[in-house]
Amino acid sequence: MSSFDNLKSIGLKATLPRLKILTLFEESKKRHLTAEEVYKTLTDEGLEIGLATIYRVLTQFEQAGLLIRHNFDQGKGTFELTSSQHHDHLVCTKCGHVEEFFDNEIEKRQTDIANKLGFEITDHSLNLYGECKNPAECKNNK
Amino acid sequence: MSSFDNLKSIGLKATLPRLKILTLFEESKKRHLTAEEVYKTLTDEGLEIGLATIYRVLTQFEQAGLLIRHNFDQGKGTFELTSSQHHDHLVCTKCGHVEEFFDNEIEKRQTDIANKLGFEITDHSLNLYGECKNPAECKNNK
DNA sequence: GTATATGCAAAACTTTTGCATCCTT
DNA sequence: AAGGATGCAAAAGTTTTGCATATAC
Repeated sequence: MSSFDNLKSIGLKATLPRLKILTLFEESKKRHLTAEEVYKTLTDEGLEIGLATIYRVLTQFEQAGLLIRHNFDQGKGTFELTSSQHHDHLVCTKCGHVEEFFDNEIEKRQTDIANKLGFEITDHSLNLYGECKNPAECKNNK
Repeated sequence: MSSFDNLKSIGLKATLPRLKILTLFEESKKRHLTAEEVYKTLTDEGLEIGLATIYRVLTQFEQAGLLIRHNFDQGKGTFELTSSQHHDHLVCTKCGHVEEFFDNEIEKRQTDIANKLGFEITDHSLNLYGECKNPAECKNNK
């Protein structure tokens, strides 16, 4: 499905800002972006777009299930395309590089624990913070 | 060790604001507090204390290892006393109640995964979000 | 007495909102 | 043409900082 149809299917008009933002997430090497990063990238490409629009669109995309919001850092949201497969994250505190992983056993135990404690889980976030062991790769992904 | 000695041992002067803040965490029923909650609680007790001081002290306590900072919500830090035993959190999205848990198997698998992916873990955060099943308790812990 | 800590006000930073204008359908 | 979307500027919420004053040792 094209980005254009993608927008229509969630009931949003296919405007230039929305198309550009969605395409950025689909084609960027960096899968995890903050509002500020989206703004800077698009502005650098010569697109005239307001930061307020970025925030509005990111929120709409999140509500439509197109994007997921993470709170890797204090006081700053990071977004990524919702992928078919849920996953958790390793975040390098040196260079900001984000790696993804999935572990079925961890998922299962989370559910068990929530059940035992009388919670109905709607969501969860598991982030491992540390340092890439490879300094070269660390730099490249900054 | 008293709060007083506790402060001295980390090289901080035992001032009234610091003593009050530390004591609050030690004696409060609510183990997880934001800067604003600390401010409001102490102000309500009649203590004249600036919000800036709260932030400075919380940061110092965190750096000294006395408190841990969590990012349960977007854009707002939550602090708790560092306890002898590391643990993770369930957060009720309805009432804000926070429950703690520890699972050795999850911990172990996290380490394994990080090793496999070439990360050296310095920290991690696992938060399960959902709803308390008991509405009564939910309200009481608000 | 000296160094450190505090309070206040102002500023920084991220995110949201009001409103006039513009664009998609 | 009509409703929704955008851009700008102002505002809101959290956290930080500069500086004069106050406090701990």
